[in-house]
Amino acid sequence: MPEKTEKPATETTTAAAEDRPRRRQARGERRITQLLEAAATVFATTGYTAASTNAIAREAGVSPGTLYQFFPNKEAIAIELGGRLMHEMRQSYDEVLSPIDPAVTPIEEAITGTVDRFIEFNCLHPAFFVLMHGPDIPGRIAEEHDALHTTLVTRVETLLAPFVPDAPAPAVTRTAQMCVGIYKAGLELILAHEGAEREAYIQELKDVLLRYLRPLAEGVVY
Amino acid sequence: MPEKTEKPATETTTAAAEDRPRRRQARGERRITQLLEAAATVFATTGYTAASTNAIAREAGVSPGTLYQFFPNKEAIAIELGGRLMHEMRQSYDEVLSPIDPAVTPIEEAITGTVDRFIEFNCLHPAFFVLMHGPDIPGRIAEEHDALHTTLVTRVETLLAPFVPDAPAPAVTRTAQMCVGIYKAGLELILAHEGAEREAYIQELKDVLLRYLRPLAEGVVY
DNA sequence: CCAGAATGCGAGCGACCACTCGCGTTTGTC
DNA sequence: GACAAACGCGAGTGGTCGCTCGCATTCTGG
Repeated sequence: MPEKTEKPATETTTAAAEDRPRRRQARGERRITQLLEAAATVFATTGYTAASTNAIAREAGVSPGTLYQFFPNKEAIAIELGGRLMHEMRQSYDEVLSPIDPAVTPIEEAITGTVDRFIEFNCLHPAFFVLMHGPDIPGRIAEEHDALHTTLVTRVETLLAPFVPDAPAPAVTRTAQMCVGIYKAGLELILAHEGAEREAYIQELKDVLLRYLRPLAEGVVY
Repeated sequence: MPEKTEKPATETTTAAAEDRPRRRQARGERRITQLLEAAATVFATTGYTAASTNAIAREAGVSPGTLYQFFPNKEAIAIELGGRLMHEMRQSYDEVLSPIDPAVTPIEEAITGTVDRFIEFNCLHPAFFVLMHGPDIPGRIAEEHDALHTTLVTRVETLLAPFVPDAPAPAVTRTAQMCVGIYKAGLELILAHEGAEREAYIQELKDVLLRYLRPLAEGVVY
C-alpha cells in the first residue's frame, strides 16, 4: 500500500477551519455525489478492499485523476460515504429507538417498528451493510463501524432497560449485543432473498427477537 | 493476478492417475503441516486476502519457493486447510447432530450439546471461522463454504424435523437458516470475549436458541 | 555409494493498484 | 473579455504480491 504523502499537517498560520479552503463549484459537488454513488455500487458488489479506485472512477464515468481531485485517497471515499449514510440513517432511527414507554408501547410493537425501519434502510442502501459489517476494512472506517455498533448496542440497552428494571447492567449489555448480532444475521438472510421469501425472513427475524426478549419483559427467569 | 503458467498438461506418456505422481518424503509431509499451521495463524489474524504467501512462508520459517513446492497457489493453501478442518469438524459433529430422538432427548439438551461442541471446535481453530465466514474469499473456497453452510442447514433441519412434524418444509428451512445465522452471530461474540464473560455469552446464545425453538417443539403457534 | 528425485532457497518477474503530474478545458468574477 | 481557480484527463510511478526459475542441498532406492 503506497502511502507516501504523509500529510505534513500544514496547519501553518491562519485560523481557517480547513487546511485547504478549496472552493467547490456546483459541478464539483455533483461529481462528488456521483462518485459516491458509483462507490456505493462498487463497494456493494465487490466489497471494500476488492473495489479499485479505477473501477469506481470508471463506474462514475470519469478518470482516476478526477476522482483524486475530490478525495485524497480510497479510504476517504468510504469514510465520506459511510458518514453520509450514517447521517441519513440517524434520521430514520432517532425517531424509532428513542421514545418508547413500555407502559404505552408493548415490546411486540417496539421490535416490529425498529426492525422494519432498519430493514428498509439497509435494503435501500446495501453498501451500508458492506461498509459496516465487512471484515476487510482498514483503520478509520472500522472505527466508525465500532462507533455505530456501540451506539446501536447502547440504544438497544436503553430500549431494553425499562422492560427489565431489575437486571444487572452487564446482563443487559450482553442481551443487547446478542440482539444486534441476531439482527445482523437476519439482515444477511433478508438481503439474500426477495419478494415473499424476504418477507417471510423478516417475520422470522421478528419472531426470534420477540421470543428472545418477551420472557425478559414478563420477568420470567428460566 | 498473474496466472502465466497454464499448466501445459504434461501428461506426456504414462497412464499414471495423477499428472505428477510426486513421491512425498516424510520431510515434505512435515513441511506441509507446518505450512498449514502457519497459514492458519496468518489467516486467523489478517484474513485470507490480506494474508500474503510470503508472510505464510516467513511464519513457517521457509522461503516462498519452498511454499510453492507443496502448493500450486495461494488458494490451494486455503482449500487444503479448510478441507482438513472440515474433516476434523465432521468427526466432532457427526456424533452430535445425527442421532437425536425427541422422545429421549429434550430440545434443551440437543441445543446445549450441539452448541457446546461447535463452540469448542471454533475456539480451538479460529482460522476455520475466518475461512468459512470471511467475505473476501475467492471462488473455490466460497464453494466449500457454501457446501458447509447448506450441510449445516440440512442437518439442523433434520434435527428440527421430529420436533415439528406438521410444519411446511420451507418454514423449517427458514428456521434452520436463522439458527445457523444466530449461531454465527453468537460465535462472533463468544470469540470476542474470554473467561467468565465468554461463558456468559455461551449461555446467552443457548437461551436465544432455546426460546426461539421451544415454542416450535411445544406446537405453539403465535 | 551414487544417480536421481525431493527439498530448499531467494532474487526477480509480471501484473495490479493506489495515487500523481503536467497540461488542457470550463467556470466564476471583476 | 481576461484572469485565476476549479475541473478534467490519462499515461505514468512506485510499491506490493503472487508466483517462477535456476541452482544448491538432502534424502532414498538399488
